[in-house]
Amino acid sequence: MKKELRINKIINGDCLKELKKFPDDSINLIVTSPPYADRRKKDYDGVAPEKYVEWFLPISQEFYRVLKPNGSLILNMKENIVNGERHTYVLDLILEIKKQGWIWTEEYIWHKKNAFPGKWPNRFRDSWERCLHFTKNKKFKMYQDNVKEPIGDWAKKRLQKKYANDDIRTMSKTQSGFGRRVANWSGKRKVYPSNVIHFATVSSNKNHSAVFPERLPDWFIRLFTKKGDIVLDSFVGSGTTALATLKLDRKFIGIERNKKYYLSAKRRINMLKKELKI
Amino acid sequence: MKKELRINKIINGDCLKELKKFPDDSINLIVTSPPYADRRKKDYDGVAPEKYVEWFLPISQEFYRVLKPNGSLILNMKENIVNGERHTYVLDLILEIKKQGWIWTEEYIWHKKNAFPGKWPNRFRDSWERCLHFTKNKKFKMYQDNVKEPIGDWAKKRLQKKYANDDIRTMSKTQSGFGRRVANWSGKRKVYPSNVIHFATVSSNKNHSAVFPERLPDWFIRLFTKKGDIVLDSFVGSGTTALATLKLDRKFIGIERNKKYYLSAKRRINMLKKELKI
DNA sequence: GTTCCGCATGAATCGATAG
DNA sequence: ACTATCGATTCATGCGGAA
Repeated sequence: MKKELRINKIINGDCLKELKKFPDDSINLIVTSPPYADRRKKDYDGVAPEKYVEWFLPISQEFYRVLKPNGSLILNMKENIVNGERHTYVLDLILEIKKQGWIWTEEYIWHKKNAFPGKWPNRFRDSWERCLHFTKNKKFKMYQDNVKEPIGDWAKKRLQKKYANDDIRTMSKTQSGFGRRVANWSGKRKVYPSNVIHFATVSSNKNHSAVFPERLPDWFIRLFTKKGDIVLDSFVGSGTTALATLKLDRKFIGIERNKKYYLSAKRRINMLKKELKI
Repeated sequence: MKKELRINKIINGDCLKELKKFPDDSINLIVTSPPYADRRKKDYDGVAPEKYVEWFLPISQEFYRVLKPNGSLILNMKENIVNGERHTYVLDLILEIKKQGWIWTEEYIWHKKNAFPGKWPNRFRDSWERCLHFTKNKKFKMYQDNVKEPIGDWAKKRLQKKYANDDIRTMSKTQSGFGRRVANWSGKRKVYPSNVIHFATVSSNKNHSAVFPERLPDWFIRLFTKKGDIVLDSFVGSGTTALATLKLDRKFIGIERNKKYYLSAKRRINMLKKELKI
């Protein structure tokens, strides 16, 4: 079978099966938020925590095959509480995935500013997640200037205010909302960010449970790809990563197994395409 | 040999050797920042990353013995870059320490707002560290109300400024400066924090350079102990944890191997004791 | 007393140079 | 080839002196 990429499409199918149809060394960036280990999950087939690594390793093996040598893999994960303590499946995953050849280049922290409220006797609200950065080589593409941020308290305050009303309609085809806003302060000094990134979660409206804010993939896409590059999200859900990719003038490939999410993603993508006149 | 605790003293000696002299189940909280692998080589014998777990496990075993059943262990650590990627010794440590019976209850993120600057082709500044929370049981003491924070930016600013110049003279024996300050905002709304804590590191203010800011142990001491409880830091350095403990009207035990740091800690403690008239 | 501005200084990391 | 040392890079913060 000839292996080829279907660009700017959401594929409704099993992640592993579909990945096998992709050619080698063809993707610039994989950014994805795999379903967390949880037996009880309804929408995805729940993966038990103790089976999680075993379940994921064949997938990361395919990731390794299809990713370009200078590409990056971003895994957004967080271990949940199992039986009163943090489960170790994410740690196990890091250790095992390295044996496939992956380099654990960095661990970014996504600080969820408005984490889900709640109160428990022995812990506080969980307001952070890991964004694990793996590469195939020590040298890889990184466009740091694309994510520079305005400096200073005045800027911070303005930023916060701007972020509050994250108005998608202000986004253009060639520049993300973030980029445009930053451009407004072009006269001001900008600095490189650190490995802690602060984004609010998206209020879970829509018909989709994931609280994956578009700004998260947006940030990594700007950081690790240039225009025209190919971005893969193999657990694309209702299409957030794909939307961010398209808005940034990159090409997306999305895989989603769940029919309901697939349809939702397809609809949102088509709406955006119409808007961008693609 | 009869095992007993020497309260409110800094011990100049080897951590493991000194711990063996402590009685079982006698410490309420251990909060410590062990030397990271291959760091601070000037002051300590550097521990190679691949030997780190092996070096630490006997110590954590003693921690387990001396900690009360409802106590907590807070380990402040961060793996550094070795050969272009994050080393896994902290992950290995978590996995191994659990085999001693420790429960990995939570992982707090310390966001260091003023991380060391620098620019590299493949990563940003490292501005976070792990504060691993281990317990002996699923039920343990946690005084969440002690760390409630006033809401709003104005409060944060005031807090920071007050803490910055660390004015011992304003502290009373029975009430920490923090506590008194918080009391001033009694009319304001207070909220529980999350598992991401934001403190700046302290640069060399007086004649010592603090490894971590006093607010960090201060926060955990308030969270996991009540007045009169015993707090241990077995790598106490120049005494930051001990000072925080004393100001909060708890009892400290500090162990420090390096003579220079030991003397510095002792001097600072004595100064504080004089101020507090203990 | 307050505010403002300059300056030193970090639990860092990379790449080049030297032995 | 492998290790050790050193310079360059860069930013939030507290401190001290000045207005």
